[in-house]
Amino acid sequence: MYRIMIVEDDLSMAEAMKKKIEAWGNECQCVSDFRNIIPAFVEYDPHMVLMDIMLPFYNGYHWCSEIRRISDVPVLFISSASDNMNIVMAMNMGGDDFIPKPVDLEVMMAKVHAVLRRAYDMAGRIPVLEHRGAVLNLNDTSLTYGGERIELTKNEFRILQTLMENKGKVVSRDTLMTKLWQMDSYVEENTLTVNVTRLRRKLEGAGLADFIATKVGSGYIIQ
Amino acid sequence: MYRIMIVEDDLSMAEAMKKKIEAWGNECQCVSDFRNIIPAFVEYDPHMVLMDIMLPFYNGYHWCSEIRRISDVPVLFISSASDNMNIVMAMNMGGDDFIPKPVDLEVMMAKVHAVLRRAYDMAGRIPVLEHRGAVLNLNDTSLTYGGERIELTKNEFRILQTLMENKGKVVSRDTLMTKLWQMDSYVEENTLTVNVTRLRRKLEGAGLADFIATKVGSGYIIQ
DNA sequence: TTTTACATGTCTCGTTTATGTCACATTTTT
DNA sequence: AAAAATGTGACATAAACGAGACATGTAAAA
Repeated sequence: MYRIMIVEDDLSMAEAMKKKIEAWGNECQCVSDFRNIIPAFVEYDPHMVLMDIMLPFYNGYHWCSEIRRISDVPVLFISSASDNMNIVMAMNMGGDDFIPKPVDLEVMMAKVHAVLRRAYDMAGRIPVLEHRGAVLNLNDTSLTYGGERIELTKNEFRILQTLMENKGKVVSRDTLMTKLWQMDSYVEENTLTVNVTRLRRKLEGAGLADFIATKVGSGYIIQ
Repeated sequence: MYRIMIVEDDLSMAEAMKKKIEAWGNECQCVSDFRNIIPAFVEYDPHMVLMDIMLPFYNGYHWCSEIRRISDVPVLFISSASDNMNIVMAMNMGGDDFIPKPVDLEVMMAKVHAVLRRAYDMAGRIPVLEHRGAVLNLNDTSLTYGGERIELTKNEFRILQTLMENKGKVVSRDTLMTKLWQMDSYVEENTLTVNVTRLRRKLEGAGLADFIATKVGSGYIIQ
């Protein structure tokens, strides 16, 4: 039973959508005051928003970005101007999908279900980070690769965890310093270097050469 | 950094999609054997599948339901028969969205990002700047063009970032000087020139000649 | 308690890499 | 043609990083 909020100024259309959504066992509420929809959003606290783009006062993109300031709720845009520009813009605004007008209620329902399934039906994930076949177990701070199990020290683990959490991003040495020795009084810059070296040696021993790359002047990155 | 699997029998199309996806900082693999794609799926273990519907041997719906028996991975359908029946069927089969043919690569990328964001709780899309097919990845400070990856130094990256952020505008040498050496005591005027030269050399080596134009007396501009 | 093992920080010095500067060439503007 | 602005090869070097060796602290084992 999900709460779904409809922001659509064509009230007969909105009513038809509401009926359809309720028929599938969900709650639904249509917005009536388009001057400021945020109070209604905050009060209703929906699992999902269906948002028309052409609206009185402000358009759907405006409300989507307003919503994004306070929530990560899925937003599904509805619009007649279903050209590519609009689709790209809707996605950039943090929208999740795009329903073309005239709305086909079956299509709408299928999209609503797809988005809801993605957003809320995710089974709890195993607490591991994986890359290049190397699996970092966040529970016991060990790394497995090629059937081999590598024990990591606390520092090594936290460096690798931070890097793997930021796969594809350069992580600055500053970030790592803060992450590892925030509470401590002061540690040398070089201490990080040495810890990275020690981690690299373990990785290489297990066959994971060049797992951590250096970006001179910027930081480290997993590759 | 996500792994994306493409199931598409139009190989030139598949290759174009692959390039686009990789340029945005993801891994990608195209299926070549359409008689049984499941082994390839199991081995590659993708975060997402782009699935054409019209395929040799079996259609996309078949493979989607086969995949659904073993995985909850998001599936994005691609098809020319983009009528409502197909959309509904695709959604019912556990598909996550629908890309109409002919594929617009920008639309495809936007949909891929939207689905990934939902499915994996990605903080947001990978921040990139794009121009003339060259993609500057702001996460790992690399540039990809024509499938080739160019590593940039910190200075080179910051110059290119500034210029690409100001696409269509002339960026004065002063602006760049301030941006790069604000904190430092003093660097020669010529230092900027040399850094631009070095950047240009890398760009040209990758096939991007005349990417940065000089506006004598005003500054530099991307073109 | 003593012993052992290991994790961790720091010192020192070696290596790499990016970067700044100079000198001179080339292009553009006046 | 002269002057100004920009381009570029060569060189020097300092910043950034890597790594061995050593000292200290902590916790488990004897």
